[in-house]
Amino acid sequence: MGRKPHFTSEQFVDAAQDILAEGGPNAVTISAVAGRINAPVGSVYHRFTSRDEILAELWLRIVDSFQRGFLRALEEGDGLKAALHTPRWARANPNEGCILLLYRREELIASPEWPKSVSDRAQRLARELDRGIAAFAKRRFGRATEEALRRIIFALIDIPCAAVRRHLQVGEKPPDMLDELVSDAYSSILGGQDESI
Amino acid sequence: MGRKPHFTSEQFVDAAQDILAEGGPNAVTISAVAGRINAPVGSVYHRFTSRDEILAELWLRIVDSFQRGFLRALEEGDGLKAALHTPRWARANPNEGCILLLYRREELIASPEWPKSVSDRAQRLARELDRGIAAFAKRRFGRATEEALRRIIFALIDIPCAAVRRHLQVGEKPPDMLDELVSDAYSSILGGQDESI
DNA sequence: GATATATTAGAACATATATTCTAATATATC
DNA sequence: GATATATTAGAATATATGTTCTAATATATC
Repeated sequence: MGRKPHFTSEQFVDAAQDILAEGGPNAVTISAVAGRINAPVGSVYHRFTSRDEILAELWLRIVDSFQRGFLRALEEGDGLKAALHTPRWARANPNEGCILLLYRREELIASPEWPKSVSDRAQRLARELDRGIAAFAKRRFGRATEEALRRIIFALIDIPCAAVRRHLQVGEKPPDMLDELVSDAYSSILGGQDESI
Repeated sequence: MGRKPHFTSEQFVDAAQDILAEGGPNAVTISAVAGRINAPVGSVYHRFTSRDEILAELWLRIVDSFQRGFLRALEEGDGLKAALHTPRWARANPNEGCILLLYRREELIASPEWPKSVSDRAQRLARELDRGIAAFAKRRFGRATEEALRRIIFALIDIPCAAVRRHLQVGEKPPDMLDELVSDAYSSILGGQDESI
């Protein structure tokens, strides 16, 4: 019952995503989001309770998308594949890449208060990542010491993100040659035969 | 002639720097900057024409500070020392590190129009960095192809920044063990004996 | 077709914040 | 000491933007 929707929640989040990738956090005003799809601002508040909620939704959606492929490679025990997931994903998802790699959660989202559904989802994602990395560490080094974890994060996440960031910043596609750089770095950080550290 | 100053330009920039490192770009309001040193907002505008000008000043000051040491190492031909400059500098200058590594110039500064003095200084810094890297590339590889430059930037800037970023994000001092990670990565990316690529 | 209601539609409101303006104050120069 | 002026001091203004409110509209159910 009721009128047929013209604008879905997803459409608003899509609009916010494009605006964020193009103009940064401050460009994501409610009227910009609404205007992007010719919707009235009231319709935005019909779907979301606040601007922060849109950005939280957007952030979680992107983290989820990125993390899914990353964890899959990690579960296979293929560290190099996991490291290369970042440049590959960024090439395939330039807008999402800009957002995930150029901004921090805290910059986007001010509110410390969340509907339970949102904070639950955020916690679940964080836990999944932690578990995946810890499992990989045990498989690779026999145990998950703090130093082993830092090494793994460095090789599998920090370095690949760094490779890609510079290009996303200026709006260009991360070149293929990055895969080679990431591979080289991976070998030197995690590449030795199984060893204890 | 005239009244004795209570507040210098530098004090305002210092205040802006602290606020920026603590609370991000949106926290840097004029009244926050003034309030930080118990100055009236009018005095801010007595020294600067706009908020953007304060942030530009701040940004240039930090880039200058960072770049000075980096280029010195590079001119000595010591690539590893240049790579390690980032974690060392970040440890010694945590607030500046937060700002330089966590935010982009475009996020901080909106205005496309600058007083000539500011844009000149920004251009000079960029040129100096480019030249330093190109000179290092020639010395190291015999020539400065685009790929050689990308490799050098990756090993000397991108990776060291990545190592440090994660820690600065959560407000902790970058640990000493990062130097080892950065060294390892450096060796694999630039470490071979002189070679052509 | 009448009714309830989900949704559009956009005006109205509140607030934060950059900037400007007017007045007061202290100091160097004469 | 009188004067000019750099500076403090903070109130006033303009604008942008998140949020709320009221009215109109279309559709499912009866």
